[in-house]
Amino acid sequence: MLDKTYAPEAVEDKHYRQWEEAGFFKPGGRPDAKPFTIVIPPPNVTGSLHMGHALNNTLQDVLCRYKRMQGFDVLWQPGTDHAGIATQMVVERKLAAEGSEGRREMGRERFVEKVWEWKAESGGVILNQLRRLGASCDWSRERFTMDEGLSHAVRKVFVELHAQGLIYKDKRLVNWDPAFETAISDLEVQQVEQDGKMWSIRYPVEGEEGVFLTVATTRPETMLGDTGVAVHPEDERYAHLVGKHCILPLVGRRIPIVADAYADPEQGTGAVKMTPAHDFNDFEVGRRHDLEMINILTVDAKINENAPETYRGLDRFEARKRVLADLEAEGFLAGEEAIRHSVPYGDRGGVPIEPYLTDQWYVNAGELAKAAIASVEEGRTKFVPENWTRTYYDWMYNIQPWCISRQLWWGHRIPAWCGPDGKTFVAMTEAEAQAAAAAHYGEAVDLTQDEDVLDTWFSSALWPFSTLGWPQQTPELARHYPTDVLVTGFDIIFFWVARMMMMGDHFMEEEPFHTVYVHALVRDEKGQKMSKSKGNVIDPLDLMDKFGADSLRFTLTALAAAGRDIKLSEERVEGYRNFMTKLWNAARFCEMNDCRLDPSFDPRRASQTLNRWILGELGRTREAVTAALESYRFNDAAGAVYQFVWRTFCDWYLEFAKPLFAGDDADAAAEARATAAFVLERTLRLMHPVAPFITAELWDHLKGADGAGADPLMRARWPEADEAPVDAAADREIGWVVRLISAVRSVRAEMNVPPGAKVQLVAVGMGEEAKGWLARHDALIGRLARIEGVDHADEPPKGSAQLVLDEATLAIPLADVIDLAAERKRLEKEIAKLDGEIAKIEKKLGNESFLAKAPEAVVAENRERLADEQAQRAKLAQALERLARAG
RNA sequence: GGGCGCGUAGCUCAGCGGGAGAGCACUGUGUUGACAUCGCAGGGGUCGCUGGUUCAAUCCCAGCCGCGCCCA
Repeated sequence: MLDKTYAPEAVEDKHYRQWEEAGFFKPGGRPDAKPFTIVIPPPNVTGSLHMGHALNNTLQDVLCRYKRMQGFDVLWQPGTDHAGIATQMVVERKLAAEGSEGRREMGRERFVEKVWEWKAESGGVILNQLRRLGASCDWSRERFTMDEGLSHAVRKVFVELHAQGLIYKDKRLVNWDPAFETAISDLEVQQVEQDGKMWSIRYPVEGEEGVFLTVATTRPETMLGDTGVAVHPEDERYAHLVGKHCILPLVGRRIPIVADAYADPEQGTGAVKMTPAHDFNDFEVGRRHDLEMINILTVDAKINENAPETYRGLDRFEARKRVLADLEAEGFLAGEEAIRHSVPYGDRGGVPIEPYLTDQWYVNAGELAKAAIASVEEGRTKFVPENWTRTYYDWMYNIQPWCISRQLWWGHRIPAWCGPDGKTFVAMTEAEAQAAAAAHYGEAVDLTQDEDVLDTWFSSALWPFSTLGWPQQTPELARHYPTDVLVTGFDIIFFWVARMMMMGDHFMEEEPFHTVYVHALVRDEKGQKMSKSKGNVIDPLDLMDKFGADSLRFTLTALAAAGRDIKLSEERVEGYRNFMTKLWNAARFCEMNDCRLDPSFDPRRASQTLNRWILGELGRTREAVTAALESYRFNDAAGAVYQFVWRTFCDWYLEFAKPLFAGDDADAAAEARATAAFVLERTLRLMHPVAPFITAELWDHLKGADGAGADPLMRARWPEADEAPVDAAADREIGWVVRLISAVRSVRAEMNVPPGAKVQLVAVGMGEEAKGWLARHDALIGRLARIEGVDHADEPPKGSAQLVLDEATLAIPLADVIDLAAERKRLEKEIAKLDGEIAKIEKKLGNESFLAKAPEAVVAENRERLADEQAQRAKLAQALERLARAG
């Protein structure tokens, strides 16, 4: 016998272990089946489960479990990425906390060893948290971006792209993170709005006593690296100065005044200082005018030896103060204004980044993007919801060279070696590089490997095929590439999706997936992004502890409407926990009433109307859930199941079944029992993708003997389309009974009939069909509407409350207890409501154009509705009249 | 400045050309042995504003107001 409530903690672990031990997560069991493949967006190896992961992986698991039940050979490929900066940061912090020597003291080799040690001990905790969530990944295939195989793929891709001229070294400005002393990508730069100041500085013009050009800047320390001043070519105020020079204050450098359209005459004075080595715009202007590029910063953002001695060694912000003080003292500071502006920050290091002139490796992303754009334009990959397509195009059409080198120690070391004269040899291995060098120089030489590592996203971009064994031509690669759907948040469309598309198209000559399902962000109940600093983080593990994994999964699925962010509150999860309890108790009720699966039960041959009705409803639900999952409308799938289980199966079918179970008609009871068990069984299947644990537990109970030896739910097939056809006649009949009971309950409540009191029902003007229905279902009508005794009459008894149901008027004699005034008010209110409806329809039907132009079906439908409502109104008016007479 | 999106019941949100919906909250009520993590009943909306298209607009189009997010 099932307990009164469901206890998730008691069963989740048990089922998960059974599934995993039985190998249900592995593909390959069905070689004849079509493959279905998802690669997990690899979480950082440093990561732990947050709500975004919970949502992302719940949806993937829903799809995988659904597809498995449909008979697909499913592979959900799990793993983690090595998260270059984040991991290096974690380990450095750990070393500091332990008081052991730091990264630089121990050197590269030992540090990297430490990182591997850390990874072995504490890396990838998130994968166990995904197990807790119920994720049915094939853990035997777990991959890590720095595995030997994946590293091999990374080297191969680097070498090939280099050979094709698509990877090259270049000296350009990069976003430099002074906290980590590495280049980072544009995408890792966050613009932060903050208060700042705009300072104006006067630059004296050479040879023109008392003439100054006033320039404005938010970063005055950069003036130490100025190599020019720009004015607009059509700016007449300055035309006569173009070609002359300014003398840079504090430094004394002679810098040219150039004419360039970048200078906006409307901005400030129209003159702009040029620091080509420390500003992206100035860099471009500098190139056009051949301005000198003077780097004035060290890697940790201190002033270097290219600046006057007094500033050297100062931190950039210290230097700012000194420069301002000196400018002020020498009379060059023309003004200062408080402004609000965006300052670029490194998203990991948390300090402002500096544009910095360095040698880095680049991927020619513009070239690779061409195929990736075509993939989407030509429909081979589509976004769901499709409006993300435009975001993808916007990025792809404006794509910049991708800087892939990082000045870190943790990551894939760049497979490039440098000869004595600086020539670079790119090769898969050092030996190959040596051989190439020997061939080039005519003798063996010493090579030094490039110190840098690759951007983590470089390896992530290969994930859909590197995890399947590429460049080996493995059976898995042949069978599971291209994968089917990528499930991801929109925040990594650029980081990841776009790059997988480029690499997949280039190396596999086929898109990595046909569908990209983009889900929303999970926010807190006030719509704020969850973050540790705001303290509004809801921990999915806490929620699972409190309400069970299924409740969390169901909540996230139910809220995953396309294109809208999810505002999550604990109350929502609690609500769906209640739903789990409801399902549990429905199963408990079935168990208590001996509703057992009957192998000989054929839903198509059910004879009782009630049973035919619920089987039809089940079929409808199957259709709705299937259609929803096929089109990634996860919320609709959850909604359809919820509605069916609670509102249809529990509220009506099981209530209807009670009198049958207790009644004398053994055949009817037996068929109802078999039907209830059948419907429950199918419901468990329909719910399993979203709520795998509770459904598995109930399945085992339903199948008997605690499930020992029974076919596990995870291996059960998705219900077939036509096993339970909708029976229109049964629909009409049960629909009528439901409306009758609801109407009687409503009148009783409004007339304050005591809930325990049984009442009579007198039907007036009821048609033959309805009379039959009433007779057939009088037991359950009696029970659910608290009625004893049904009569037919030509007139309602005096002192009755009256209600209209189709052609019939139903009277509930309340003799002494009826409050005539209340009943009158009730009837008048209903009449008024109908009058409103009738007026609206009459107006419509009175419109010639409507009759002429609207489709006939619509006109007919309105005519019918008008007739129905008029008839109902007439009956209510009659009832009101009788009431007046009686009073 | 460019792009995307949102404004529907107190709250959170579905719906998106022909009768305004759900969950939660709220009110009343209920110990009818599946479930109080529950049942039954009920109140509550000029579907942001203004125009346009249409026989018909919450739904399509334009403008406006308010609010997000992304990119410059």
